[in-house]
Amino acid sequence: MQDLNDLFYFVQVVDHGGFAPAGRTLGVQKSKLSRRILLLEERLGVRLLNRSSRRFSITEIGREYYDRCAAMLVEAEAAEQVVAQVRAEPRGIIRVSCPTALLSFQFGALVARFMAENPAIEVHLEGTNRRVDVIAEGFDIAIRVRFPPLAPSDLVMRQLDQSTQCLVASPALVAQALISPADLVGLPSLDLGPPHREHVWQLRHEDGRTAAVRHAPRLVTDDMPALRDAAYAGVGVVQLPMMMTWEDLAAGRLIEVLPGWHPPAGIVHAAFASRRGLLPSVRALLDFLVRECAAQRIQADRSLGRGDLAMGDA
Amino acid sequence: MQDLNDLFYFVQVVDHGGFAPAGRTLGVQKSKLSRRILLLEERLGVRLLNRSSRRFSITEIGREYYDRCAAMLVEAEAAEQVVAQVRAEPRGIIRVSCPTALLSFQFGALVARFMAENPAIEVHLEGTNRRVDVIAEGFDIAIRVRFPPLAPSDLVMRQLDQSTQCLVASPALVAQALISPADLVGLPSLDLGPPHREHVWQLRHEDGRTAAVRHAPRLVTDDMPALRDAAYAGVGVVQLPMMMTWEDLAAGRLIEVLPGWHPPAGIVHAAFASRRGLLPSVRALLDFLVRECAAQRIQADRSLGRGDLAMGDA
DNA sequence: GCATATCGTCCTATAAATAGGACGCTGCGT
DNA sequence: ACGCAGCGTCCTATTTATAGGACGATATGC
Repeated sequence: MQDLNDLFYFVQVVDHGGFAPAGRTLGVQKSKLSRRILLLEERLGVRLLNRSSRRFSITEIGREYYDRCAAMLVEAEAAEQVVAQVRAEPRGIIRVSCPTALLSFQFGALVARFMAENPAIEVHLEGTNRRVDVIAEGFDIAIRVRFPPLAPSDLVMRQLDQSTQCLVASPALVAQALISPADLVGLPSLDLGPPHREHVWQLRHEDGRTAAVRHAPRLVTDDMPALRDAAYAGVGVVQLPMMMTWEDLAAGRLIEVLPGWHPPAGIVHAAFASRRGLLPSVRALLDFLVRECAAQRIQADRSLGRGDLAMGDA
Repeated sequence: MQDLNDLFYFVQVVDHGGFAPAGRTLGVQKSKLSRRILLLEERLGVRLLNRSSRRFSITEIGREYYDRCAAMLVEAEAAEQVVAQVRAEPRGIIRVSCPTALLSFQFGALVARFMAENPAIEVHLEGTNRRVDVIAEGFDIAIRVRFPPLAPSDLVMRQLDQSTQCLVASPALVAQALISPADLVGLPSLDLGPPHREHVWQLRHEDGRTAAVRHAPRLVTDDMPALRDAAYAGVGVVQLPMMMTWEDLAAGRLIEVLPGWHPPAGIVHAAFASRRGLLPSVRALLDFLVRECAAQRIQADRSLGRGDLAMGDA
C-alpha cells in the first residue's frame, strides 16, 4: 500500500529543485526526503528524478507523474479548506431533534431567532417525542427532557433549562383548587406519553411532603397541545409544564388544581455525541440556547413572581 | 504537516462503513484506523464521524471533507496509472545524444528501424560531438565512443560496439601502400576533434609492435564526413573508423595507407544515469541497439573477411 | 588553482508508529 | 431473555521511521 506522503514530498522536491531546499522549507531532513523518493521510485519501478552530486533534473515520466501528484495536492488542500471555512464562520446544516411541545412553545421561536442572527446556518429541526438515536440518525443535537435521576449515557449532556410541572384543569371541571392529593382520586385524568401499565402523579409539597397518586387517564397521547385542548374542554386533570400553561392560568382558562404541590421538575438538556470536534455552528447554537433559556427563565419568573417555570416531559 | 494517508484511511472507513470492515479489506488493524482517524479529527478540530459501540455515521462536515478526499484519491490513482501504463507498453519520448558521424553512418538508421517497430515511442535525437551532461541535460541515453582505459563514471555504461580504426588516403595522394609508420612522416594529414597541442597517431601492428607518429594536420574538424571528403580530394591522410570507410576502400576511392597497422579500437557504448527505474521504452532501445550492432558487426565481418569493423571517435 | 559551502547519500541511536490482543458495549439470533 | 459475535477503544511489546550528522563530490567565489 503506497504512502501518499511520498507523493507530497515528490512534488515539494521538484518545486524546490532539490532535497536540501525542499527540506529547509518543509522543516524535514533532506535525508528523509532522499530516502522517501528513493522508496517511491523503487515501488513504482521507474526513476522520477535524475540526480548525482549537486546535479538534478526530472525525467519525462517523472514530469507526467508530478502533474498528477500536484493535482492530488490541490484536492487535499481543498479538503483542508472545507474544514477551515466551516471553522472560520459557523455555517452549514445543523440537525436538531426536539419534543413537539417544547418545539411549539419555546424552541421553535429560539431557533428562528438564532437563524436570523446567523444567515449562513441552516437547521433541520425534527419535532419528535421518541428517543432519537443521535449517532445512528446523524443528529448534531437532540433536545430532551429527563427527570432525575438521570441515566448515564455515552452522549454529552448540556443543561439548557429546568422546568416546573403542575397539575391543571378547566374551572368547569374543578371549580376551585383542591386541598390534598387525596382529593384527586375520582377525578378524570389525562396523561402524556405512550400508554404504560401504571399512570402515577409523583407530587411534592413545598414543605417537603410527598404523595403518589395513581390514576387511569381517559386520554393518553404524546401530543401535549392535544392534552391542553382536552383540559380546556374539561375532560380531565393533566400534568403540564408551567412554561406551556402560565398564560392560560393567568387568563383563567385553566386553574392550578393543587397549589403548593408539584411533580418533580424536569431538566431540559441538549444531548450530542462528543464535545470533541464540535463544529462552530453547533457550538454557537448550543451557547445561544443556554443563554436564551436562562433569559426566558428570568423573564418568566418576573412575570409570575415564581421561583422557576416548567416544561413538558419528552 | 498533515499525513495524507489519513485522508485515504478516512475514505476507506467511510466506504466500508466502519473500522473493522475497512481494516479487513485493507489488511490493517482496526485499532490503527481508529487511531489515525482520531488524530485526523483532532488535527482538523472537527468530528468527521459519529461513532459509539457498534454505531457509526458520518457528519455533515465529514461528508464534505470525504468528497474532497475521494477526489484526491482519484488523482493519486491517476498518477499510479501514468506509471503503470508506461511500464506496460514502451511509449513516450526518449532523449538520445550521439556523435554526428555515428549518427550519419550507423545509429540514425538503427533508431529509425527501432521507431518503426515501436510506434508509441518518440525519440529526440541530438547529434553532437561534445560530451553531454546526461543528468543535467535530461538525456536518457548518451551514445559515446571512448578509448581504453575508460575513466570511471557515475553513469552506467553499456557497450554497444567495438570499432576498428585505420589510416586512409586518396590513391592520388598515396599511390601505393606504405611499408612502415616512419613513411608517414612528411605526408599531409587531417585530424578529428577540437584543435589540441599535439596530434599523434597511435599505431599497433598485428605482430605486437607499436608506433607513435606525430603530425601537424592541415585540417582539424569534428565533422567526420568533411574529413572523408578532404581525403577523397587528396588533401591528406586521416584516421577514420572502418565502419565508415569500408565501402570506399572496396570501391578504390580510398586506400588503406598502412596495412597491418591500426590505431586502438574504440568502444561504442551507451551511457545512462542508472539502471534503477529504467523505463521500458529506454530499456527496449538499449536492447535493440546492442542486438543490432552485434548483427551489423557480423555482417560487416563477412563482407570484408575481417575480425571487426570500426567507428569514429566522439 | 584552491578553499569553502552545499549538494545527495548513507548510517545509527533515538523516537514514533504499529501489530496484536484485551476490554466493555451493542446488536442479532435462538 | 440470554448467549454469542462483532464493534470501537485502549494498551504495550515490538517494529519501523526518522533526526542528525558523516562522507564524498561538485560548484562557486576569491
